[in-house]
Amino acid sequence: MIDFEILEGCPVFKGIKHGEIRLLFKDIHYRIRAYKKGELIAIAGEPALHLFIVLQGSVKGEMIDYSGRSLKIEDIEAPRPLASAFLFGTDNRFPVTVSANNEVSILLIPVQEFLKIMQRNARVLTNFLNNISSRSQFLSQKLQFLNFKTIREKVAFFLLQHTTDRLHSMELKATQQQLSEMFGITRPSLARVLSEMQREKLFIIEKKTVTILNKQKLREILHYG
Amino acid sequence: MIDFEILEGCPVFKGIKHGEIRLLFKDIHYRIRAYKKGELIAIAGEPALHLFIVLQGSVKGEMIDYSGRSLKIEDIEAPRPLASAFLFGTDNRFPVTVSANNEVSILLIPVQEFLKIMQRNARVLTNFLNNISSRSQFLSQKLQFLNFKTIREKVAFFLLQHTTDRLHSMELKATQQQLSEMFGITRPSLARVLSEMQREKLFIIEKKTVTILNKQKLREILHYG
DNA sequence: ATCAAAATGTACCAATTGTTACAATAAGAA
DNA sequence: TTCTTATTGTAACAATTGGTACATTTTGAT
Repeated sequence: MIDFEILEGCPVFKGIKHGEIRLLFKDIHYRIRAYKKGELIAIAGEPALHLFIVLQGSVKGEMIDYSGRSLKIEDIEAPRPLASAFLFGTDNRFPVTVSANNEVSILLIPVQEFLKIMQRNARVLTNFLNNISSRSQFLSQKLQFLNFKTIREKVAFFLLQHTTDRLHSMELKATQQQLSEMFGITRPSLARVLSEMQREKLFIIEKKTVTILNKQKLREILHYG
Repeated sequence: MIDFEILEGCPVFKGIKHGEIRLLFKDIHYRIRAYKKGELIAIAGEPALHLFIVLQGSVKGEMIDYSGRSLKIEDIEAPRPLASAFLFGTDNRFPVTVSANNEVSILLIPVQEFLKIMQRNARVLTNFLNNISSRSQFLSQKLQFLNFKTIREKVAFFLLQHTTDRLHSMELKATQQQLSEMFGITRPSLARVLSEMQREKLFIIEKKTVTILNKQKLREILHYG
């Protein structure tokens, strides 16, 4: 049985009371599955036949190339849908391999059933459209990011994106290892560039806090780098 | 006045007769605008308040990064929607700057009005969902491709993707210069790898025809780097 | 406080790609 | 054909990144 109050917090059901959500699920087929830490939830290339909603725990999506190297795309925490942008389309397959970060519980709704729900409730429809649009924008940004050639450019872009004109410092929530996976590079390479850029007084890293010292130079790296 | 027969060919209205499309537009506010060659249609960063459908002519989308370099150019010809994946979402702004390739006529439907149309007709809804999903998948594939580290891997992937088990040859429709741009590398680097791989008898290029000689080895490049 | 594990800094060398330049060939127009 | 331009092949060197290894620091649990 679904705990509909959890779904209130899910972007797809945002703004709908759990009582109403319960009504939407009347006569709808669905299934709930539990996964253990590390277990595979979906494999890249597999057809996406259900809407997956993470009810509990968090999952990891990564692209794995033929040589086994991975590019981590993102973590998805409860209560959020996953692979929503790949439910429809002419070739509706998972583009990423998804695995459980910890104990995970997932709600599976067949595509056709979910279509019914969207027709029943306009709010779910706009929520879902918002959700997949945001994903497109996310992928677009990711693409733009990977297009930056050098590690210096990636670092400069990352720092500028995470600070404002007023606030010149940010907290790193990821380790260098995780950052390097996001950037699609190796950890020592990232460390080397970070120390070079710090030697040039572009910024300083203390513990987990990055403080920008020369925002203008960082911008120039993207302009002429 | 809209020529509804043109819209029959638009992915968003696929499978709907023009008489029915006409009914869908009853009481719907819309606008048609003409643009001259070279004129700006939308600027990156601008909020997307309307669904844009190119009725006549073709438009060009350019992604411009901080340095002013244009990253990618996409042409959209009539009758197709543009930036459909960016209509919704929390930050619904144009990711690209769009300009007219020639004399262009564009149908502008306000977001709220288009939502009404989708609620009136389930086919438009699924068409639109398919459209955005396909776009996401396109971006995803692009990401996966850029994720291949070496030029050898990119070449191997490209060739395997364009040949079948039966047919071992393909026609190159692009010059090395264009291919290298698709791959995100320089032209001499591509040429070097192409000649190395030919020396290893993995394939041969004659004029514009590529013939695979050792498909097994190409696969191994992707498997073991 | 103490210890083990995780994370970080750094160095060395190999591999890959970029840059630049120029010759050879192919394609297209007059 | 003949000429011009675009495309391709290739070389030498520079720049960047990867791979590996190890010392140091930080973190977190006991």
